[in-house]
Amino acid sequence: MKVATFNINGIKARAETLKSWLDETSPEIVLLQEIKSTDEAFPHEFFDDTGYMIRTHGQKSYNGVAIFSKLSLEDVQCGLPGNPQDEQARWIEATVIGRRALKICGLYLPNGNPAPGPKFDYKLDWMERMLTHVRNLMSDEMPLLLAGDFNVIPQDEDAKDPKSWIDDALARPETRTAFRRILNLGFTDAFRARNFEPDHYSFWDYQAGAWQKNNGIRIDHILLSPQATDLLQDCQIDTELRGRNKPSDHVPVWVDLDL
DNA sequence: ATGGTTGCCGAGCAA
Repeated sequence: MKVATFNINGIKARAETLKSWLDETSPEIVLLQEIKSTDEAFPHEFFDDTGYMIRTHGQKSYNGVAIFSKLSLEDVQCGLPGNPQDEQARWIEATVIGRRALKICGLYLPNGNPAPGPKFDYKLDWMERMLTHVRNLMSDEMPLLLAGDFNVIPQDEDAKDPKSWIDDALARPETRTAFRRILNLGFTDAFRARNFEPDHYSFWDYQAGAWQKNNGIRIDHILLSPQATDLLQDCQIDTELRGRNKPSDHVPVWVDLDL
């Protein structure tokens, strides 16, 4: 069973791209980020013939996450717990009913730039809330998958030019420490469990010919709990999509789970 | 090199 994450950077601009990719790769589950649409404005009808159940947690113009699923979803929850004042649409979770149940969480972690500053504080606070919530989910025996745009460059080998990211909110020590604290609950970075070579990225800036120079960073991740890691067959990045017409600045990352 | 590009939506922010 394929489960993918894809920062689509605007569902209205990328609906055609998404449909083609769904048709080509047939993932059972896709977790989308940056739909940049309200729930009402999401182009549901465009995907009517694809056979996916769609659940969105949208917001006007910014952020917004969604789940596409060929399997039935239960207990869909929107919003990261821990701060009722937080209006940003960055978290959606659900239980997938396959041969066994799997808990999936789709997340769009705050960028946090410029750092230091209030946006960086929000990022670190959000990661603290995520740690608490995920710790609670872990206490369940169900296999658990966290996937999305983490806006975290875990290590220097996850960037073509690590020096240029030293002071950036995506790579600062506080960010990496907070990410490691989540990993240390017992998660496996699925991509690094299956791929050991350098130079694999999931995001290339639109500016300054970053794609042409392969000046990328790996910030879209799939983390698996121990029970989910036992099911891991493969993890790949669909790098090729970045070279197509009107691409998102991110590409999909997917796992194949024996579920 | 403090630029460069894109999406949202209709100006300027966020990335």
